[in-house]
Amino acid sequence: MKKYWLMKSEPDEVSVDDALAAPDATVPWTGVRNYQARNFMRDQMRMDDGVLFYHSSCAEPGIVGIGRVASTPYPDPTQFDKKSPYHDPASKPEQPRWMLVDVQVLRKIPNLTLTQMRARPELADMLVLKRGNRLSITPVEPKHWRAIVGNP
DNA sequence: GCCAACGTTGGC
DNA sequence: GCCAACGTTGGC
Repeated sequence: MKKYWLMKSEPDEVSVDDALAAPDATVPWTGVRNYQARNFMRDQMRMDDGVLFYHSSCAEPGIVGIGRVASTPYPDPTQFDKKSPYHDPASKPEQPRWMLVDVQVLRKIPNLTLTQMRARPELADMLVLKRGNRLSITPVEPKHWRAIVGNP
């Protein structure tokens, strides 16, 4: 059964336009250093799962694109890169700690801002809107996906 | 295993 | 820049 996900990216690092400009509009979801978020990518995501591309830590946080999971899980290369801010000296190549998937952007949508999301009753119980939520990757219920993306 | 201190996230 | 909320660390 296909699953759906909301994945946060800081547009200063990788915006939806950056992703669209990449080959095949596909980017590796690097830099996740939270176990719960990692586990979603490593254990639960499958090829072609739906992705809501979300901009965070910016002027207008919100959902700006629709995409899909475009790879199986593999080790995040930045954990072994000493020059990367995501370098993890405790992680060993023979037993990588951080796994990621590739995400392909399929299309942009007009920014569905956090404010607009909160204003829509049918989206009120989305995990990402829960008070204190800091997870950069959250599962999205099918009803919420349909309310945002429609039913193609 | 507890929990205080510390660090990070992310909206505002 | 502020700070609430939460995750991680490390001493005990």
